[in-house]
Amino acid sequence: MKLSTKGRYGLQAVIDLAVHADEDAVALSQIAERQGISMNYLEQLIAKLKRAGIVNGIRGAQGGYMLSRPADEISVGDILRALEGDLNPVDCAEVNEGEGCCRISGSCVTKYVWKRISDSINDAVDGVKLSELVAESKRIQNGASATETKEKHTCGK
Amino acid sequence: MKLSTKGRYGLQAVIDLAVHADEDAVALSQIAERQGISMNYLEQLIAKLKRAGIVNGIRGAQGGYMLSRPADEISVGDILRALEGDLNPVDCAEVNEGEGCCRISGSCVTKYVWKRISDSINDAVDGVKLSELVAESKRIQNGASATETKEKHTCGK
DNA sequence: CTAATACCGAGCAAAATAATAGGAATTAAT
DNA sequence: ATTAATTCCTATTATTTTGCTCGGTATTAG
Repeated sequence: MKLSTKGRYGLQAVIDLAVHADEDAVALSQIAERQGISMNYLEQLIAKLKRAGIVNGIRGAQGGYMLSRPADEISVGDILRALEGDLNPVDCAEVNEGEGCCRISGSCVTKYVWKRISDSINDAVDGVKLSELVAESKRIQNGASATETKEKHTCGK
Repeated sequence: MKLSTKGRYGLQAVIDLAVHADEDAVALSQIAERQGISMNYLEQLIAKLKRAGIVNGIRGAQGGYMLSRPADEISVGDILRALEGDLNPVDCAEVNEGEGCCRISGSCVTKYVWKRISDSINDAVDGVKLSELVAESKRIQNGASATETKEKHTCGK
């Protein structure tokens, strides 16, 4: 019941992108370096985000990535679902709603529970907009000591 | 971000146990057969539940398992946490709360998000008591056709 | 005694995750 | 036009986790 590194790295990458949204386009190499993530791996994550229409890629020299829409129109849920797939705790929470599947054998009284968890998770992540995290991130950057720089994240694993 | 079979099978096993709570002790083999789960595997799951103090084992012939307390004093959260470990989406949601870990590098603005998800999940699962599921299960059993029996669950994977 | 059961731990195959690697296509800058 | 920087695409490999099997020991009702 853990998020994979896809979700964690990916969300951080998008935040990084959003924080540097004033620049034209941010190269993958920059994000990778700032966040301490392998660039090759990050590439695969950002590909998912691109497919989901969250970021746009700009090819060629001086290319990079940009958010495809304003940060307050992107929720954490959008990002995590793009990276991790749906956030349901089991696959039948939504699916097979009206069918004979589980109910017959009586084995899916649990369905009700899964649905509740599912709804809770989705409400939680949809309620947080990327813009909020960007604001918070900038606040921390300013308040923090001047000597701090990128630093492999020792946490979050 | 999926629950493993540990959580799904395990919860079903506990429900089965609770439904048959009138009998003295329910043998693992019976639960396994009714729920269509490998007995050897189920044994490992129930061991976790035992360690967590949710079920009691009774050894010897005619032995089996019983709930260690009434079904309305056991929440789905108790059961799932026993089986899956904590239900936090990432490991640092609670940990390292007051330490320098993430905050310094500014890489953990996300912590706020993880905490929100975490709280949502835990609230959701703690809000459902085993007794509710048992009641629902019995209701379905009665309402259903008389010919139904155990049936490998085709769903929930 | 014996059969039924819980209890314990080692091992293993398959799947998922995390990462690496190499190259092709595109484009700004010179 | 050439070059260097970059996205884009796909294959492969290593590592970890999951789901499960197996063999044995301990305990107890009948």
